Order: sequence, then structure tokens, then C-alpha cells
Amino acid sequence: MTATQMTEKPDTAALSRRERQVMDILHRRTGATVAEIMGDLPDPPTYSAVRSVLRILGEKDLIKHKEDGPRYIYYPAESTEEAREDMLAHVVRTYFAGSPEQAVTALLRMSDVDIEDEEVKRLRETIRRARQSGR
Amino acid sequence: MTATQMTEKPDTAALSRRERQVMDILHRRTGATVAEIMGDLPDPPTYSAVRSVLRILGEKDLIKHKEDGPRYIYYPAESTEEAREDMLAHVVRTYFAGSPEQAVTALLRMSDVDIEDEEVKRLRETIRRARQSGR
DNA sequence: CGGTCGCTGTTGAAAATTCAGCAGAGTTGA
DNA sequence: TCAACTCTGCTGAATTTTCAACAGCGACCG
Repeated sequence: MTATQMTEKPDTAALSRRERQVMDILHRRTGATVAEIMGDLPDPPTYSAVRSVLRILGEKDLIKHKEDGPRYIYYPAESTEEAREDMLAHVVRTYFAGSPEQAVTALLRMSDVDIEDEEVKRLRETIRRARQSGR
Repeated sequence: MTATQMTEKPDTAALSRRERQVMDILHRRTGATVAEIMGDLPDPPTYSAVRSVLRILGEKDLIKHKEDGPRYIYYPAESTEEAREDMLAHVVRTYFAGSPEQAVTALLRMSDVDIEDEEVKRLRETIRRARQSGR
């Protein structure tokens, strides 16, 4: 990567309140019009206000847009894959002491399966062995 | 829960940039002094600035503090459990189309295990059966 | 003691964010 | 065609956030 391409990527933590809300909406809907964004925002501001935020996000290279007939459809600039990785890394680090296993356990528990850390570890080992012997 | 106890809990999405950064630090360290918070903040502001944010977070009932000799140690008001659940729910909804399985898969992949959705489902089924037959 | 140091509480200003209004371009449908 | 409607681009103001300075209190140390 050359120095000129080196556009400093703003950490999620650097976003303002509205900026983050809008980015969340764009990720969730994988693209949205201004009207859709406005509809999804809590305490929805005016159309103009939403557009201001979008303009700023554009200047930060966090979103891009595509023309869809008369209007724009806005998308996150980052791919879903990247965004997921970044977010999971952040969550694991911040809320699970850097342990993905604990996060997995909590997730499974939330999604109604109830197992323990030990079991997850055991499962991972099983999987790892299976992988080594052939995949 | 009575109406008077019903202090509206501010959604994470409602926090300002610095407020969120500070909350993240408190969750990650499970409690911190002003100096520690200041040290962990990106583009660290002055001691006074940090304290202002803490005051606001206190007014919103998002943090509490304990005296530790001459200084305060600040903690998130929400329990780690609750915070984890809230955050995971948000992440799953926003980045994984509401599918905890997909999130688990991504997580396991990140933590170096490489398995597919199908396998996770199979594992869950296995676990569920094991559970029903005695636990 | 007495002075220094480190911490909190509070206040007010600077900076950033959030927001609404207006002008212009393009589209749609009668 | 033309009028109504919708959308974007832009500008400047209101509000919120962020910040630093100052005052006061108590602990620690010579």
C-alpha cells in the first residue's frame, strides 16, 4: 500500500452519535435511501439533517452511493466481511476479555442453547483434530 | 417495576463519542480511575475533560463509583452480563442479519477454527440432544 | 505543624455536531 | 408541454459535546 492510498481509516470509536446510528442502519439494511435512513433513526431529524450526516460520512470515505433513478442509495464503504471482523474484534476485546470462546458461549446461550465453556473448548478440539486428519 | 423506578435507560446508540469511549474502557478494565481512563483514551484530553464526561455519565446513571482511598474508581452501572447481552444482540442484529449462528461461525473462524454454518447447526443439535437426555 | 501534592466539584467557553431552510436540477404524470 | 413533486447541494445557525481553568478539600511528608 502506497502512502497516497494510505487514507487513514477512522476508527468506529471516532464517529459521532448520529454518524454511528446511520452507519448501523446502512450495515443492517446493506444500503438504504435517505428516506429509509430517516425512518429508522431514533428521534428522526429532518431530511436535511440526515443528508448532512451523509455528506460528512462521505467526506470521511466511510460510505459510497449509487444512483437509483432519481435518488441515491448509500452503502458502507467497508465490506460486510471487514465490518464484521472489526466489530467482533472490538466486542471480544471490550466485553469478553479478549476471549472469543467466552463470546461464542454467550452467543450460543443467547440463541437458546445452553452449554459451558468447557464444552466449547472440547468442541473446538474435536473440530481441530477432524481438520488435521483430512478436512 | 414501578413508574418511579422506571429510569429510562439510555440506549448505547444515544451516547456521544467520548461517552462511548469511556464506557468501553470501563467495561474492558472492569473499573478504572480517572488517570487510567485518561491514559487509555485516544487523543487524550486533560484530566478535567475526562471528569466532565464522567459527571455526565453519572447523571445518566450509566456509571457508579467507589471510593478507593483518596480517589474514585468508576464502574459501569450495568452488570457485565447485561452489557454483554445488549452488545451481542446489537451486533447480531446489525451485522449478522439477526442470525446468532452466523456470528458464532465468524467468531470461531476468527479464533482460528474454520468451520461452516452447517457444522455449527449440527453441533447445536448434538448439544441439544445431549441436554435432553440427562445433562 | 505547615506546605505540597493529588484529587474532586463546578463553571463557562471553544469546538464539534446536529439541524433546518433555501435554491437548483431532474423526474413524473396529467 | 408544463406544473407539481422529489431529490440533491449548500449555507449558516442552534444545540450538544468537549474541554480547560479555577476553587476547595483532604492526605501525605518533611
